[in-house]
Amino acid sequence: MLELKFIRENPDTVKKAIKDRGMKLDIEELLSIDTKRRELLTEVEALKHKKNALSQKIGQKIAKKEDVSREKSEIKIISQNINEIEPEVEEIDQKLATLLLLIPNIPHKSVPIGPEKDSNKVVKEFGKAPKFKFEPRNHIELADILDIIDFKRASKIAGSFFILYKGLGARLERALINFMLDLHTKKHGYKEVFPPFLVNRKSMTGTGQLPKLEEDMYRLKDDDLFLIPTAEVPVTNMHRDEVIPEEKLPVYYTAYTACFRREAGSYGKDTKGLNRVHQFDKVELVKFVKPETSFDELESLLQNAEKVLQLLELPYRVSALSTQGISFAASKCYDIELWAAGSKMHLEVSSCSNFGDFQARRANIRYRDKETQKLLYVHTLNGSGVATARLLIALIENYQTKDGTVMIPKALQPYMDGLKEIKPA
RNA sequence: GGAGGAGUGGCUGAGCGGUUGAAAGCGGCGGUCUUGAAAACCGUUAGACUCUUUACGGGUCUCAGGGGUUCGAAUCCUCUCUCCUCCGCCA
Repeated sequence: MLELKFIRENPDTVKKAIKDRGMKLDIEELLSIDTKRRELLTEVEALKHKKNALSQKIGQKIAKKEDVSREKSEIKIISQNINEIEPEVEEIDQKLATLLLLIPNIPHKSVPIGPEKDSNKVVKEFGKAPKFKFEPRNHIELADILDIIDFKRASKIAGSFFILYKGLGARLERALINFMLDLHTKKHGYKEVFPPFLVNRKSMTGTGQLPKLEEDMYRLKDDDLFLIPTAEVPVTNMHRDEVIPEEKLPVYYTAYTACFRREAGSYGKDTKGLNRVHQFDKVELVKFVKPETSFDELESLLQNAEKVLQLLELPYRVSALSTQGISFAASKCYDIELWAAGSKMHLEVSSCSNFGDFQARRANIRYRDKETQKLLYVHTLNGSGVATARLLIALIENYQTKDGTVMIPKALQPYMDGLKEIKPA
């Protein structure tokens, strides 16, 4: 969330951010509520001050065994006044807090302005789309030929848009996860964590999914718990309401989790096969850093995610998302999209974002600055490193041969017991 | 699920109705000493909000969270949450 004082002092910056994001929010209303709040606060605090002083006086008088009836009746009147204003302040506080939680982060100045399709900027391309002397199959056909995914039974067990990996398919999924975790822990300096897949409301609010996106998530009503849509939520909230010692920064975590998304309202769009599912696997990267380093940290985070695809020798492109493409909490974001040769489309497998202090404010994650001795908010970042299901799609589609055999990239073979290919069943 | 115990500042830990926003210790910061460092000693060290004549200034709130009693609550009552111990159940 943004600091109220910042909005008060920079209303035009905030308004521009909202406009660039294609959102509609009434900042003037917020500001007038803020003014009203401060007026009332001044009034009620002066009354409280009077009351406190009198109360202390009563204490002193009682000690001296003097009469205090006059003070008591005076306090009674003041208390009545307080009781009239106080509820109004509380109501306004509530309103303000609600409004504040709905205001998005300010996009960084380097973020292209405009609606998503036209304005996302491709900043990098890696590898070449494979050329085939035959018509490449899509992953649904391949999965069938290889007998590695059972769509029918998945929907019997859970419903449509769930996946059941089988045999070498399950093995491949596990290999990818292990390969990515090993890369990030051994080569990129991330600490591995394995967090809960269910989180409470406070955690969901801390990273910014709530209150806006409640209908997009699976929720356990009896316990008010949510299935995580990404490991970003539990991992970022590890340090909620904490002060991280400055010398520990930056802190890097990587985590494998399953991710759960209702995808409400998105039916009918790219819905075939593995592309859009309710449960998928992801290795996530999360960073807590000092403010002045966060945009450099975003670049290295992106490189860490890219490395996965480079080692697997898969063609991809990186886009800098526009003001309308970046998420609510992000100030800057890159997407990595893999080319899937059979589906003939790009698949988003990673989003790498810098949130600045937006999440840190919500979740109250701070560090003490050595120089000034002040408590400051850290900056948080995260990125997928990367999401599978889609990774697996691209892998089998790009590495297919004419008879449907899929070659295993070199980097992955150790994780498949040296297996070099998956043959048709 | 049942029965007990506990939640205090960056940390450990006192306080159990009246200058207690909170002793003490550790840690942090500054200094003395030292060629330098360590040790020792001295000083200093919570946060959020807010006001004004923006000042080494004033005020309000905060001792898990909400509500209550009282002129006055970290301290009493009540509900909620979290943690610990024991029992039950269980992968």
